[in-house]
Amino acid sequence: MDKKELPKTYQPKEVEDKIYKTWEESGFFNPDNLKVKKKAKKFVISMPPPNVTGELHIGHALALTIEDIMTRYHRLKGEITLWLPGVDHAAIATQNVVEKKLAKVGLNKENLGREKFLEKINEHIDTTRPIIESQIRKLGSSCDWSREAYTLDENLSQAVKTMFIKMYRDGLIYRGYRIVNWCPNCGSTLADDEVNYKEELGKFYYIKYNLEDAKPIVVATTRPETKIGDTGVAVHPNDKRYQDLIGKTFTVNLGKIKIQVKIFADKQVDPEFGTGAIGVTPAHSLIDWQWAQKYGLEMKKIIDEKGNMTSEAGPYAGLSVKLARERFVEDLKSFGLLEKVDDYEHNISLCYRCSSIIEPLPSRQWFVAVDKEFAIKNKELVKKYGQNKTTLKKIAKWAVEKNEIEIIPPRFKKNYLTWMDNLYDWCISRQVWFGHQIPVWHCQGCQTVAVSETTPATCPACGSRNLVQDTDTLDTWFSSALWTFSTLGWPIADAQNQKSKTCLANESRRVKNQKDEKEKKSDLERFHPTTVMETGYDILFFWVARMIIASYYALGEKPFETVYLHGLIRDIMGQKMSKSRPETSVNPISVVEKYGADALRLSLIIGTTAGADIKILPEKIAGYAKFINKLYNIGRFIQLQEFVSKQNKIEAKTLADRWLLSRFHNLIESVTKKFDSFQFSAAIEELYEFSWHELADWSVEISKIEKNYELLKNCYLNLLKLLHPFIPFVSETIWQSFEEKKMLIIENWPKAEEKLIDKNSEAQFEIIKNLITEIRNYRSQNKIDWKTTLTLKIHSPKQEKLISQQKEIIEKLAKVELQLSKEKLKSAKIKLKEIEMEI
RNA sequence: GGCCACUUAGCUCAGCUGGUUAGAGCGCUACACUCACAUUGUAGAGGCCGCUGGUUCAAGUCCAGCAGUGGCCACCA
Repeated sequence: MDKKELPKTYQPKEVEDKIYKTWEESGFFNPDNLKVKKKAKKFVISMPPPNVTGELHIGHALALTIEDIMTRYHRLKGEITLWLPGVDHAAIATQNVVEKKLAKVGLNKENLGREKFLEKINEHIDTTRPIIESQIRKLGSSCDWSREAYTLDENLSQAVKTMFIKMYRDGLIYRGYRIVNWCPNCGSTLADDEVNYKEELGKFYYIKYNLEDAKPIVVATTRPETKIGDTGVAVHPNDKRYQDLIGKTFTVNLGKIKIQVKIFADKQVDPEFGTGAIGVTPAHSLIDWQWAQKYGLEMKKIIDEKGNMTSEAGPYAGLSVKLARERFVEDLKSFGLLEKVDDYEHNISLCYRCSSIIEPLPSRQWFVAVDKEFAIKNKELVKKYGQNKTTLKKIAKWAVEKNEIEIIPPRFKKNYLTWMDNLYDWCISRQVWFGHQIPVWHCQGCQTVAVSETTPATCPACGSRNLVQDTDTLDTWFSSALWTFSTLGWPIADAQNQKSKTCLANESRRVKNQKDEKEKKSDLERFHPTTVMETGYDILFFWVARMIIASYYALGEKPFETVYLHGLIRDIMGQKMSKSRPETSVNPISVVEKYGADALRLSLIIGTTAGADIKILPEKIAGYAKFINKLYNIGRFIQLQEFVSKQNKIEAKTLADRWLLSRFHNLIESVTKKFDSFQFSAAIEELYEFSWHELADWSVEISKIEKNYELLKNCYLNLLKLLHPFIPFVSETIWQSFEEKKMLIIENWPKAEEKLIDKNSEAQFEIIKNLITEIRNYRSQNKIDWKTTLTLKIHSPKQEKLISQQKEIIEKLAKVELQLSKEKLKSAKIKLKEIEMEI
């Protein structure tokens, strides 16, 4: 028997890459290669695709670890397990990174042109994507690489087009001219939830509007320069001060420029705030724009897409917003129109990508209508939902309200629902070059808009051949919204299913020897809806909500059964880790290099719960590396023993054996329950406790006395299965060093056997443990070293039998010579329940 | 302004549907290189479970109020 002796300590660096390679080559990451029972359940996770902007951070490591734990657990349980990996093109984010990179060598996208610039982006991705993929592997992620997806893959791009056109035809996508969030720096629109707010101490300007034939009206504002674009003044209908002005239109002289304002009343105005009169700027404020619609005000665009004043701003045209403000305020002052200036704390809106100040601007953009009705085509859904018509917003609310989709932790359910309530039409067009170009063609002859998958030969309206594709691209979240099903082959698989039930999504995914029904079904049919969506709570709205909307709309079914939200990783100061402060962040890959992936995984999981933020400390990681070494050494110890029999005969011969088996089967039951209820931290803590403080501290020590190594080995090997989801590398390494033929990754999850759970033996053994601990304590307190053997007299009529049976264990583990006394002891120095001891 | 969390040992955090002396890791103290492991072993110290009331036979756990911390949403110009 050429048993390879294991080195004294575990060396993750030596084995991890090799082990990963054997897993990957085994094909077991692919559900098609798993041998499963006929009625096996499925378990599917779509990996939240990391952005191809750069390398993975510690947050990705957390997500991948949780996902891998779930995946490995379900695979061990014998389920048809698929974890589908992928990466996201991350449109604007990636474009910004590449732009910054180019700026360093004096290049910009304008002088490169669209095509060249996109080439540069793809070059960038050619370097980042392999790094990301290798990092995912380094963490031990057991995902099915044969199904890896990229949001710009052909099929996924097709999915985007199909979805856009479907929604357009249903009237759910429309083009509109209205106020959008504009980032002058990115040169693009942003969705409402892509705007961040920051508190800032600013000024509150009181500007006097002189009205002919009436008292002047004073308007308060934080943005005086926008008053140049005012076309109205809003007051409260009951405000006595302004009663006689309501409904009238005045020309107001603002020093160097004149404006025309209509005075109107609306209940939304707070008469207590400021002067009770609001200057209304329809072109540069959403609420003002809404008023403009309601009261028929004109819209005057005075700020352009670069953040400069337009020609409408008269003498201020061409100035930046900031400069225009300074000049305008000076002018107002010199004309005596500035009544006063107060300090004022208010929120400014910033771009979530580049932190530039957002300018609300009127612009012609594409929107998704969230409140417009459409027909539900899926009969089952109609039955469940109770109606055959709905809106995107309603169906997405319904799904979560009725627990069609479960959110863990449940408190985020409320968050989700209020967000849905506040949802407005979603602006999906971006003036970004990198991404899915909008499948819309504009006729240069008659300006007709043609929506089509490919370039139309002629304009459907005028027959012109001069058609140009819309230069805008789609919000990156539009393609992410389709992720759970676009990665499984929609819409192609879907279309093929309609035609024939015998198609296969991909020839390369065929299983050689399993030509059964699963070959006839597409991935989409087999794996959608997915089982769990595991992601950070920070993208609940950006992503999770939109996947729910998209899936119900496109497929008439939920995208996933359960949403598991993990927390955000923070540094020691409790701050969000940021790329701008690299010294505060923990690089997952250097941790893997130093301590191994298993130690990193444990430190990310232990002591954390769903939705709670995590502070990561370097000492924590080092601590768990010790546990892994400990576990490894138990295995090493077992391998160094001479076995009486070569078969794994599991036989509980002694009390200690019965205790071990009972504790172990208890553990199986408890850990399984915890896995099933997403309590991963609790599960691994229990496993840790058992491994170290029951198995290693007691069973290993007792095996040196009682020599039942077979039982020890059996429990240990089964324990490795329970530990495998958390620490795949070390468990597989040890497993294979035991010359087991089957890989641990596809072993069977142990089953708890009721008959082996023996509370009586546990209680009895507990007495022995306590007895030994008490004696050791006595030793420690009296500074008696371990070389001295003590004589111990015990008087215990009730436990006498037990103690005499366990005499050898007590004597060896406590280093005593034991004498049982029938009589009461004169000076019992140690007392336990029903036991007196004298030394 | 609305909503949601959090506050437990020096530090980082567990404690699910209320039930015996409140747990873990790290750190700390003392002792021990006992042949799997010094990435070790043995033993130990350390907690008005934020504050104040209430419900209950019983509360870290449920309810109310207060204080502090953090987050999300809205964005009153």
